[in-house]
Amino acid sequence: MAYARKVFDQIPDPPNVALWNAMFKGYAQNESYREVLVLFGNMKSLDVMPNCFTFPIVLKSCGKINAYVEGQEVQCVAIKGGFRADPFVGTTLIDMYAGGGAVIEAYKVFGEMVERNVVAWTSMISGYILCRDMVSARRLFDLAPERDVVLWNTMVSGYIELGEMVAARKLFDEMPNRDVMSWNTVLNGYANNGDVEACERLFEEMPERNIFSWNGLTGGYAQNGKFFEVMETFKRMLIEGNVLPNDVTLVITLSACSRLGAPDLGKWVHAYAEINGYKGNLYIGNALIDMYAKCGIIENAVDVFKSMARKDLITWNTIINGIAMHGHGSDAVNLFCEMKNAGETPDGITFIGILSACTHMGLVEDGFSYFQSMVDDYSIVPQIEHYGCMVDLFARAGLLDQAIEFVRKMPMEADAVIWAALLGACRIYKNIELAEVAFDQLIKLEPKNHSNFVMLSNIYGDLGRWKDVARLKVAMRDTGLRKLPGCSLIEVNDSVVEFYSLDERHSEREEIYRALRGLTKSLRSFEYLPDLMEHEQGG
DNA sequence: CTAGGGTTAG
Repeated sequence: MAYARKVFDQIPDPPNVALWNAMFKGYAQNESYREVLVLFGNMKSLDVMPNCFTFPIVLKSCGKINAYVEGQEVQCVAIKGGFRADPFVGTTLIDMYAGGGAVIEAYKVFGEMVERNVVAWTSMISGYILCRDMVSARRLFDLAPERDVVLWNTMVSGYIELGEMVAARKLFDEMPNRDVMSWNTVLNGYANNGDVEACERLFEEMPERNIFSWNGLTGGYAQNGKFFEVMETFKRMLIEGNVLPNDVTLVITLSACSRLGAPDLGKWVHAYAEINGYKGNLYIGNALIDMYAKCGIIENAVDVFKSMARKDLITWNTIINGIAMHGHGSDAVNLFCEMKNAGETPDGITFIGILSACTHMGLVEDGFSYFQSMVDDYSIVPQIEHYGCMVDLFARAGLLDQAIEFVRKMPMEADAVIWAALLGACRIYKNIELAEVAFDQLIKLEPKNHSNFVMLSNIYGDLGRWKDVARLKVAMRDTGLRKLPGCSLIEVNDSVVEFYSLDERHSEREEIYRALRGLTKSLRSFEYLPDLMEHEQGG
């Protein structure tokens, strides 16, 4: 745009409307909406008359930056210029007003339009949907003289946005013509409403699939915690080969790799992204940092971070939390300073990383002052996660009194995470009184969580109070609690295998257990003694 | 040179 502007400014005599319009379009495409308005002012002061192409671009720019006063002025210019009846101008005005929540103003424009085509009807209906007024939207939909596929899809997605999946499906079934986007809209609706089975069924039924369809299915799996299925669908997509993955596909797959701990597939996606022209992609960069951090390869996370020319708040938060998670507290704090120097403003998530960094370094006072700074300097209202960090900070440092004081002073009820942090600290500092308080809260909050019993039982065991250990065992049996086996995941040959203690599901279990016995034997021959301090393993 | 519909990351 800077070069375009240079050339534009060198045009002798005032440029004609078409040239001005080209400049407006350029700025709008580069999201420099304010610049569009400034330039529009310049044009008017040079007495160049706008034409019918000018107003839609300028009005859209007003809407993008919520400049409604300016928008109204532009509207006046349009009316004075004789463009009151232009359907393009009318539609953009409806979008602008409705986008700012002014449906009444939007409806006024709609009502005064001379020629209302299906696009204008769609914009007005979208406006009502935006205001969550499905009744008015439906009334107009039923009144519309013409309904094309875009209008139908708009209505269907309106129902979905308001969580009315049944109404959405009914309308979808009534559609005279459906395009890929109609199918994708409903697919995403099921995905976002947690109905993975319906999502799968619809995907299989689809007459045609594009990249959005595939991303809808994988996104649905990811949102509902089905990360194996994300990986499998990604592979299926590559094998079927009709549709190529795009940046969104790669981001979803990378986040599945993070959750499953699948660095090999993660690295493969990394290479694929670089080969296929996604090198500077911010979303992919952020997902890669998280993937490497969560898969334990923090050096690679740092390399990706350093290689990124564009960084946003999420980039900084991901690397800070990743570094803190790996116990490099002082690096996390240094990055926090760098972030501020780079002009990025921290948010609540940034502080979760910083607070946990302080916790792991045992820097109680620093942590406390960061917490204060978060409130005082950044006007961030602490969430329960932040109080949890503070309780953990005090508790791990052995300041159990201060930890419990924080719990009492919190503006909300402590959750299970907080009581579990306290209970964990009580074991280290052998504080049985507080442990029992925390335990009582925990069994109220999560009566079915076996590991709370285990934690308290371990504390009793440490103190040799075996009668209490036995009592807890009975209590656990009485509540019908059975220990859920803690499972582990390992990536083998491009897929992820889940296993737990004494698991017999794997097809090669004979060979696996033979190898395990051999390893145990050689460990013993090196006089390795297993840790017998754990009385029972937690969940 | 102009108007209406989709997915993603901490």
